[in-house]
Amino acid sequence: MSVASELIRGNTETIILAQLMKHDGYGYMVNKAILNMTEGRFELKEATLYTAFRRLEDSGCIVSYWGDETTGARRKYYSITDLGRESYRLRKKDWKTAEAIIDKLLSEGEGESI
Amino acid sequence: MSVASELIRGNTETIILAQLMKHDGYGYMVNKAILNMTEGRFELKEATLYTAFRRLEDSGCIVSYWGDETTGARRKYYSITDLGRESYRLRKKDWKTAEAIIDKLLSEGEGESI
DNA sequence: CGATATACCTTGACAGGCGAGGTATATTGG
DNA sequence: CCAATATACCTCGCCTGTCAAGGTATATCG
Repeated sequence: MSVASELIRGNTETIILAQLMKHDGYGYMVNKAILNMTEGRFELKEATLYTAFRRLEDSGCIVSYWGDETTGARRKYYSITDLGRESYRLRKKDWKTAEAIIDKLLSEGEGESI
Repeated sequence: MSVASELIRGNTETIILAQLMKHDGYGYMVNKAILNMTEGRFELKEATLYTAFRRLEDSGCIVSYWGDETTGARRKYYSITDLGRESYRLRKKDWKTAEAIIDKLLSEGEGESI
């Protein structure tokens, strides 16, 4: 992976919620969507992915249901709740705030002319 | 603090290095500089600050020396090394990469027209 | 029939953040 | 004069999120 995952830390749930804002999805698929969106530069580790789903469900941000596949591996689908949508907006706002602050703090210290 | 610190996580050392890129500094002062730069929105917890200094020194990114104050509390100054400067550039680049990826992953899911 | 892809899950270790506690000096207000 | 506050350093132990490693099961392809 070309991204330091310790820098993604804390955004895992927000990233998952962003995917579920589009439409319901199951774990494996959500991760592949992330991989595609980042052109192969990032994907969640399975353990991270599933523990994040667990936390999101425990906190009421998502609900799950088993797919009715008649063939292939079973799939557990997740659907974002109203609480999840609200949480997503807050988390995204928090991210924007943190991003601006880090950018500011790293904006000096090199390369500045005048 | 108006910033979710779990989102800053992983950037602590980089933020400290950014301060030391400007000039030598001691812990308390570095933290106040961060507080000022963010207009009071963010500062490191003391335990976080000092453990980060410890790690940076252990890895050779900074060196320390005691100030020669004749009054007031003693101050431990830190100076960034060449290794630290190089490390800072890499960390900053890693941050920019992670930032772009998170922004991309959170760019959809709400508010898009068309 | 073994390898690979899909798809799920758990356990235990690890690292960074931080609350809580500690030390010491100088200043300021009552 | 003494308590409170600010400066300035430090450590211990807990918490939380990440993830390597291991496990289960189904379908396909050579």
